[in-house]
Amino acid sequence: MGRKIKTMEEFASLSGISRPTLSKFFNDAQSVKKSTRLKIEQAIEKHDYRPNFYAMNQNRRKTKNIGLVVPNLTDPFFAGIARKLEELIVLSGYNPLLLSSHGGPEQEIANLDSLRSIKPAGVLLAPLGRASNVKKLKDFSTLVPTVLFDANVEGVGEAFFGSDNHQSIGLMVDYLARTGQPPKFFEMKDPINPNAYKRRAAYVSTMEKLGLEPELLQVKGDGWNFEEIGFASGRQIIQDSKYRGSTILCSNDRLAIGLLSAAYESGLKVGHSAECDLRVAGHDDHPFSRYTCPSLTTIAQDYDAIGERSVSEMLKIIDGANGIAERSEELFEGRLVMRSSA
Amino acid sequence: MGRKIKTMEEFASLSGISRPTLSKFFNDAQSVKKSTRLKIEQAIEKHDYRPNFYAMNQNRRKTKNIGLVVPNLTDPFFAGIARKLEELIVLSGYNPLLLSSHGGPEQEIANLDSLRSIKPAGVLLAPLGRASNVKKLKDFSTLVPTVLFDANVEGVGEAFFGSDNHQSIGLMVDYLARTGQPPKFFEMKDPINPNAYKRRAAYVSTMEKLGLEPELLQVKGDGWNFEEIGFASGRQIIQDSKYRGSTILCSNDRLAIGLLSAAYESGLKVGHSAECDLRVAGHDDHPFSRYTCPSLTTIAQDYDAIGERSVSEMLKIIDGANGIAERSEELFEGRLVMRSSA
DNA sequence: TCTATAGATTTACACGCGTAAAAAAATTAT
DNA sequence: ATAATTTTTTTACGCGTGTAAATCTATAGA
Repeated sequence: MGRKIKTMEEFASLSGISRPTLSKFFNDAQSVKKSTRLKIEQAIEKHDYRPNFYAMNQNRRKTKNIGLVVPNLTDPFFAGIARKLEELIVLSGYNPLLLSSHGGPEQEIANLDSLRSIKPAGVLLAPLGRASNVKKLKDFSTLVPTVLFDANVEGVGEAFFGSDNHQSIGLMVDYLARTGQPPKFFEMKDPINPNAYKRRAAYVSTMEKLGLEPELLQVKGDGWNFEEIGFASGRQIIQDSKYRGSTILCSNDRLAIGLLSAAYESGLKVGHSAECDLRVAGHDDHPFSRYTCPSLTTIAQDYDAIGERSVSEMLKIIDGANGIAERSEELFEGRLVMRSSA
Repeated sequence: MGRKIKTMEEFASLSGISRPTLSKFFNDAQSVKKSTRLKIEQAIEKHDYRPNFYAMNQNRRKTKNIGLVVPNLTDPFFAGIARKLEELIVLSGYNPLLLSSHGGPEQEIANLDSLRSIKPAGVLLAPLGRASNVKKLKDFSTLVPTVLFDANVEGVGEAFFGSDNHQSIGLMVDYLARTGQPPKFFEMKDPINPNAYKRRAAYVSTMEKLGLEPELLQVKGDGWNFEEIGFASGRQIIQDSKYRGSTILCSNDRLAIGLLSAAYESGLKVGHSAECDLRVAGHDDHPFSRYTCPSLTTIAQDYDAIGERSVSEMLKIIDGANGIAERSEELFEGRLVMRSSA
């Protein structure tokens, strides 16, 4: 049926709709009358026309692109969140652009930099945390609408949505204290993730509230290879017989996965039943925590809620004449997932 | 130092370089004389100028974008490959665009569709395999230079690079047969992944070559939730006492992870030492296979080599007057990783 | 039927850069 | 120094769309 349509002009004459109206339609299908919308949609179907992406975005006030930056796609936890967010963005008629910082602050800045040249309508950013170049993040967030999720950085972005670590860790500590030895807290001494600090604080305060003595097992280790850190340090801790019979709450599931592996290697039995040498719990409900040995008792973050709230806030900011709105912030509750390890 | 430069015209007058020369530089920095290149680079540094992404790509014969489509980013294995490929693409002066098909053929086509509107210089595609819409893949690959990796689809793309399943499975079967009971092969009955079929065939032929009786444990299960399939089916198999003492080679690590979890739950001891009830091996060297209980003996795919070859071939195709080159294809050998499980 | 009005069309210009051709300048070879 | 060659500059047009303003048209309510 003839050669392919290349320009909107052509498409206009073939469809009987004027070009400015088509332009309006492609920018927002709802902005034209229903009858013409249907006519256009039929014509698109018939001629398989799509506006040129580059010409289209060149002079638009706002593009339909939304940047999505996560700290590390190799971590299935973030891969899962990213997927959820991508889906929501597409459903809103926007075009997601996924970038991973691979654990490095330079990459994080490079990502924002390359996003800037794409003039996104907004950016959803899960910052690296402590390692982030805060000044550059802040600079960026003044130039393009930015919503933070997962990890907060004070003063950056128009909003932050994440988990209520105080609630979730409190819940876990409470559960562990009720069902056996109260937990010791296993974590990295200098975590990169700001959530880790909140979890530490939440652990300490909950223990004190329960009239128990908090005990921190702080191990060395840099970078994002949490399983290895959990494994190597866990091995040493486990050697020490004074930890026999105790309960260990890990700052996140990936540390717990390493620790469980070390426990298995040492022949220690982990679990909540009486004859076990150790109880281990984690936090995040990592996709693999169901298949660890034993399966890991943990906290599931409500990242459906976090994702939905992040995207809806982003949209509000984008088309809102938001003016001088407050920086909104909301924390969502975690859910206790009882499995075999504790 | 004044307001920001918006156009290349401005930048031209401020830097003392003509606009067409600048345009040439931004398309390929090596195409201008060294002295002017340095002058331009200094001016960029000084004025922090970047050409408008959209205007730049609108009339270029070829953009500097390379699409990167993987079947499932939630699988850390693919996340790892994607990361490697992204790195190589950036190093080559190109701009990677990562998309995940989330296990679905519609999404795979949608990804290619949205890539087409970006007019990429080329696309690196790891197809879903059996589920893929082959006709549409083929149509796409005639329109834009396409290199397949990980999984092959006959007749699609200019090249394919992947693992030599015959070699790697042969290696593993040989190793297992030498060190204990020869393996049974644990797999899905109707795998989505074409590699799975090659591995099955490789298992059978290697066993026959060794004068041993192949035995396939084919389990039901759909989709990409391999751990769950391995766990659920593994549980049933393990109940059957006739498998006590046997060796099980899994078609991939994710199945093995599920199987190991099921074995642990049933109280079976997995490992290569004499007192164990079962030996289990996998394939792929999944990032987590080091931390399973016990750690998983597996095959490491050489995806550094696969990645490098894929990207270099892509570049060759892009700037090559390749003409009517043969569809190139190369398989890379896997490496045996001996851990505790077998 | 008339009128008010939302929505469509016409017209015209802008966007920022790619690219081609011819002329000029800089470099290298002779 | 001159000629040959490479590189840059000048000039000019094109790309496909966004968008503004004025004008026209369809629709609905009175």
